[in-house]
Amino acid sequence: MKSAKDIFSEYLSKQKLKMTPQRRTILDAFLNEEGHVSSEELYNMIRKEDSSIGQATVYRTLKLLAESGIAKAVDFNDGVLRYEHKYGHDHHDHLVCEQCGTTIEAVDPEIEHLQEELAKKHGFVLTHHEMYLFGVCKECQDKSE
Amino acid sequence: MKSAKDIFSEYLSKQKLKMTPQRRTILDAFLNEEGHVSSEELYNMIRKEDSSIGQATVYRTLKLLAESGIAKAVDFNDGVLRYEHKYGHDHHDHLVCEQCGTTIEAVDPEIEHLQEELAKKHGFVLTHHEMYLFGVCKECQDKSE
DNA sequence: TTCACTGCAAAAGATTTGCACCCTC
DNA sequence: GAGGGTGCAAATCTTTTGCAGTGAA
Repeated sequence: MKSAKDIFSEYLSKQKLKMTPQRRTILDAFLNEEGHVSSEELYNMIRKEDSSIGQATVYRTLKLLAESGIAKAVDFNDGVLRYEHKYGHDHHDHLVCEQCGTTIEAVDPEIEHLQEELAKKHGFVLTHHEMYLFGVCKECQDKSE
Repeated sequence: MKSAKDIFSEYLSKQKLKMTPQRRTILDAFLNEEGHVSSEELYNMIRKEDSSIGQATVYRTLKLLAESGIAKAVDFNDGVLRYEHKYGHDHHDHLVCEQCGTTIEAVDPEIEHLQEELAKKHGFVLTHHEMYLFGVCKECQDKSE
């Protein structure tokens, strides 16, 4: 199976773009992250090790990573765009705790199927979807008792 | 059944806030809109009739409308926050056409139910959810043939 | 009379862009 | 060597906020 780095390299050359040390650094940092990173978070992590990389490059590279299919943009409605791993990770939806901010990733095949049906009923051909379930997680429920 | 205006008035007085001509104007303009309006769109509409209302007031009032339960914020990931009618309108999800921007509102009771189940399985108590299905609508499919 | 409300302009915060120099292919 | 890439700072764009004056209750 191809590594994320291979995918990215291939994407770059296909688009006649270039691999650079900065892009490598940012890709590595991104791959080392779990969860959902914002551009700024990633920038701060990277800066600790290589302070010569600029914010703009991180923004630009994350966009490229999304285009190449390695990253996926997710929006929790808090004003910051985050990115999560996409390549090698299955599609999933998000359960977001409104109190502590924890997010859980989950999929329900039945829901996925019904979404297709619903789209078809309205004449749509789906390209992708986003589902966010907002609520209170177990821990926060216990806490507030 | 209470009108949206009543709801808003009650909300204001409960919060010790005041009803003002500006708020009345903005509420009216919002209620006259169908679909999903951004603050700026609403501001532009209002300005045609009363150019003395400021942007900031529109932003501030839409926030109030959302708090009072009359409006609901929706985010189609295009950088602008939109508001749609909530009071007197059932909950629904969105089908968004990525080509022409059309949105269709839809609900599937079965999906709604499964969402609850999914949340329960992960120990969450749901407060609300958002589901966006992105794809290509009938018209745009026909167009590109 | 008392605070909340408003318009304005300035501020803030996230992201994008212009530009001159740098470096990959 | 050509053309894309980079850092930096300035520019954008949406939304928020400070302030001094205005007005609803």
